[in-house]
Amino acid sequence: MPPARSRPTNTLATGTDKKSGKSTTPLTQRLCRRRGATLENAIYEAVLQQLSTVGFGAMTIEGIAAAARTGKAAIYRRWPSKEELVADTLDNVLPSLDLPLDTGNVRSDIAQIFDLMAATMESPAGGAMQALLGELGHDHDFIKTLHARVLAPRKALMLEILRRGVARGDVRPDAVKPVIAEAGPALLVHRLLMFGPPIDPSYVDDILDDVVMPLISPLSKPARASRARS
Amino acid sequence: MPPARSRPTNTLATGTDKKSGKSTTPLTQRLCRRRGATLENAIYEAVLQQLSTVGFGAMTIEGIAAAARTGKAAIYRRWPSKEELVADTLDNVLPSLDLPLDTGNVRSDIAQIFDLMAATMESPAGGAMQALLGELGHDHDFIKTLHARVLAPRKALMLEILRRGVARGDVRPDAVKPVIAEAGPALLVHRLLMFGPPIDPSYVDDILDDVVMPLISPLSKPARASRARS
DNA sequence: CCAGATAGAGAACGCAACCGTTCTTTCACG
DNA sequence: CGTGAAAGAACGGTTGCGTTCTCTATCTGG
Repeated sequence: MPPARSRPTNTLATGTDKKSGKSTTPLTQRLCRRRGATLENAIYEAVLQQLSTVGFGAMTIEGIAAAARTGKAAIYRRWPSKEELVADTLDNVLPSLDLPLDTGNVRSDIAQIFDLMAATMESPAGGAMQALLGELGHDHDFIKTLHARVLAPRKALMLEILRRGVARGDVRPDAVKPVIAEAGPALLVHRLLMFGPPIDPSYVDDILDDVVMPLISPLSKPARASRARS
Repeated sequence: MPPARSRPTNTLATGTDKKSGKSTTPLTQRLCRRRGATLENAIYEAVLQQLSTVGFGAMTIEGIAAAARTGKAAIYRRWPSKEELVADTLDNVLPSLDLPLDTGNVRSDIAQIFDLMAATMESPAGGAMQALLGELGHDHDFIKTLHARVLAPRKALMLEILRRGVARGDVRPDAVKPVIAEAGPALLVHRLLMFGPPIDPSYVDDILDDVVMPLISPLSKPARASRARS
């Protein structure tokens, strides 16, 4: 359950203190006491940092509190468990996938998704997602969030784009298959796993031009090989 | 001169457990005292089981010892750290990739690799690898092993197969690119992450026939789109 | 503008798990 | 048989758990 109170005080977690006109020397220690959304964002940030650093299994509430420079109580007051905290973190950090479909042609449609994926992977959430991918096999709470927010929409969106492309004539009809829709995202995820962030933009282009477009373009022939297997 | 030790009220988790008759060596004695390779294999097995269950970060030596039904000392006597143990486990468990190259045509060459990958993913090592993929971002010792034993050889092998295919005439010359060589493995890894083991054999066929072969077959046209990006 | 309410920061609590080591007892093997 | 090592308990130490305490900064109603 998400923390329902959100009072927009300061969106920037490390904002400088403008209000208190105290004549204090600029110490490195920030003495402002954060509350509400500001504090929650700091906690989310700490979760991402810890996920990227130590992974989910070795991540501790104490470590998160220390990274966010707060106390454990402030975290336990909001979330009952590490899983819930991670789930809410993802929910608040991951971008939604409601993009303007149908930008005119398939390539730009798909490029939009891939760019968004690459941008997410380069954000602080990228390292966190990399760490969480290894947890996909376990049935934690946040896995549902990860599926609902990232994986399922992306998969459905790719297939939808392919279908629209067929209707428009720039996608081969028999290219509307899960394995083809997954190829691009799989390569992006693969890249994230192997080399971590950031994702080289030219690699996104390579995926598009060397893999995805040739697979779906009506200009290229299907050339499906004969399936002779045991 | 041991004084009167306090009574061991701690029974730990040594509950009854049915050990399946997994016998790498004949004459499986269930309640005997194992030594040497037998014990080490049991430890390796326990490591894989723990990796699949709790992941690397949350995995403990005590947990491994309990799963292998041995003592911590037997483990600490052999390995100095969790990382070293995992590295040796992978080294002992993962299959080598020295396959008979050049089986006659590209498709069967690649099918061999994919089948081996799928088989590995379905083995107990599959769940462990799934868990370890999330740790690829951190520089543990076993990451080197994972790279040296699995990732690097597979990548080199795929490119080598493509090159041989070009020489033989059943691979388009401009298909010898990393992004194309990675497409199949990326889809397999993606599948492992999303759904875990086992890998449906028909999915391997789909990857081969709907993605990899169309990309490399000289029968299909390259159809590289113009690279126009904002 | 002050008073009271709210909640952050941080320390401390008892508890449990795991650490890596050491010990004793008991087996398996040469 | 003698020996080396497995099994396993126990050790002191460390860390994280989840809770509760105090203190005080900050917000809000009066």
